[in-house]
Amino acid sequence: MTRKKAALAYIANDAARKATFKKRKNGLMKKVSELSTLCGIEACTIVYSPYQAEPEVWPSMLGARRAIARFKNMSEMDQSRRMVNQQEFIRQRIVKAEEQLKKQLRENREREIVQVMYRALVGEGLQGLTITGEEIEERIKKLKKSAPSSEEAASAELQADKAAPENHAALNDFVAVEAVENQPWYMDLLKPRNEGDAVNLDRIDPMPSYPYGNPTPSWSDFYFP
Amino acid sequence: MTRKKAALAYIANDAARKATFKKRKNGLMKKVSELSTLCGIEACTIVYSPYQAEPEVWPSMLGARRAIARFKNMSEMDQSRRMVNQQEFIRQRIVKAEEQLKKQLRENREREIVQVMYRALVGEGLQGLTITGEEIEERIKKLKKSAPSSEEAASAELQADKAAPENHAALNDFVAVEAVENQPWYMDLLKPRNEGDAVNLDRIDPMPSYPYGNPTPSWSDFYFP
DNA sequence: AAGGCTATTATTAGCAT
DNA sequence: CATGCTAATAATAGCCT
Repeated sequence: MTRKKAALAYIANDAARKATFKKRKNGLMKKVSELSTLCGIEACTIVYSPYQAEPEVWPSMLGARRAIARFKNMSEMDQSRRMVNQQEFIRQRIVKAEEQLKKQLRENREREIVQVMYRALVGEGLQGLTITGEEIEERIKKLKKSAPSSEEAASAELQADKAAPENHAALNDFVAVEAVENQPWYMDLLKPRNEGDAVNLDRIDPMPSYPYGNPTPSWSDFYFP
Repeated sequence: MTRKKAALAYIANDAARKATFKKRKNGLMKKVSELSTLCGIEACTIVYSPYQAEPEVWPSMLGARRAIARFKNMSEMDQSRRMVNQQEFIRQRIVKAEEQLKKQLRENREREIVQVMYRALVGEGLQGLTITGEEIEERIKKLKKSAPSSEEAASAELQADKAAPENHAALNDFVAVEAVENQPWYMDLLKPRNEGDAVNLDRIDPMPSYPYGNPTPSWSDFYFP
């Protein structure tokens, strides 16, 4: 776009390509920044550079994260047919997987306890188990207190700690460093949205289809139809 | 940048701001596209528009996804101190959660079977359990075949279906629609990277810290220090 | 408001160092 | 290879419809 008009095509020459890349990348970044400040807009660009490989290029780490989060949030209430949000879907998936995991952990504990007691009944030893004596005591206490079957007592125990998400303590830790920022985008991936309990991985709504026929549709397909 | 030199600051006038936004957004998109094609680069921009609110702006849905995936992949081997990749970290977390879930599901099955058998021994009924007769038969057959304790037989069973990830069948389904594309970005979130088994959610490396002190550092902080 | 039209400024391709 | 320069093209602010 200067001495010669330069075709809009892949630059074969390696050196020339790299030079152009650097120049244009800077230009692009500047443009983004300007748009951002001029219009008070949230924006970001990601460019993968084969050259300065390691550190990635962003308008801003935080800005980009915010922009992505925004994109995700927005798309939730998005009626537009084309904007089927894959991210939202996978997020759901992950949330459900997490919930199920938590549930399984609790249930396992229950089963293990019950099993220990059965073993005791049958007269087997208690070696090789991870249940502590305390837990068994606890269990027996619970059984004594309430008349219902051990099954019901178990579920009662489950209810008890429903409000206390200690299981997620570790998960939250690594987010703490960024607590200052309001809602880092990836929090959305971890926090369950609905408090519902139907967390069967085999019974999740199918991904809504989207016409991805064209292998590499350009952004211009959206902008210059 | 034309009739008058125009300050690089937020445009107060609503109409003017919107006009500028539209113009510059298009320009930006064009630039990204050009950079992409000229240098064979993977790039994307996200801009959140208060105007044409609903549909988000991307260089390309797919392109963006790829760019993000690339960013994630790259950062794995990234030594750079500042570019601590949050996304990679959360991905690890999710992978581990998933692995643990799978493991728990198998173990649960095991425990349930063992428990059923104990119940039978103690003379209880078998109501309210999800184990099928077939599974018990299977188990008994296994027990007969190998002399080792039931514990060991169980782990043998676990080994057996290690290669067959039927448990992930449902997880893979929703990805199928995009199978044409090579590696949709979110696949990275689901596929375990390392085959390691140490999947204790409470024992994950802490998130490496990053100086996020400044609430809103601009991209220019990285580009024009 | 939305789009079109220049006068200007901004970006940058091709060289030179 | 990276940087600087400059001619030449590209983007666009302020108007005008």
